[in-house]
Amino acid sequence: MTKPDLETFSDRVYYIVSQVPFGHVVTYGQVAVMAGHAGAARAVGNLMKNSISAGLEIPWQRVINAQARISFRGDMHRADAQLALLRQEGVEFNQALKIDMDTFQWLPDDVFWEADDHS
DNA sequence: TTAGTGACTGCAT
DNA sequence: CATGCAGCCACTA
Repeated sequence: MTKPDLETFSDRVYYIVSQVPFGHVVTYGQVAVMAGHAGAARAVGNLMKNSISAGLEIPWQRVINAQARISFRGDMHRADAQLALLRQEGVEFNQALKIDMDTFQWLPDDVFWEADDHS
C-alpha cells in the first residue's frame, strides 16, 4: 500500500479512517497509534467531530471507543445515527451494545506511520 | 502565545 | 459492572 505523504496529525487521521473497510471498526486509541501519536485518542475524537462540520466524507461511524462500544459522550443523536449506520454495514452489537472486536476490528498488516518522538 | 475543550483511556473505588 | 478521576493531546479562539 502506498500511503500519502501526510504531515499533520489530522490529515493522517482522516486518511487512516478513510481506509477502514466497510463492515469493520477501529478504536480512537488505535487510530492515534496508527497516526504515530499514541495517547492522542481524545484528539482523534475531536477530529471526528470536526470532520462533520468540515464536510469531509469519511466513514467516521467506524471509529468506536476502547470498550468496543459507541461513545455516547457526544450528542445522542449522533450516537443513534452511528449505531444505525454500523448495523447497516453488518456490524453486530450484543445486548450491552458491545461489538465483538475479534470479528469486526480492522487490524491492518501495514504500518502506516511510526511513532513520532516530537513534532 | 495561552488557556479552554472534549466522539478518550486506564486504573482505582 | 458502574463511576470517578487524573493524565493526555491536538485543535481553536
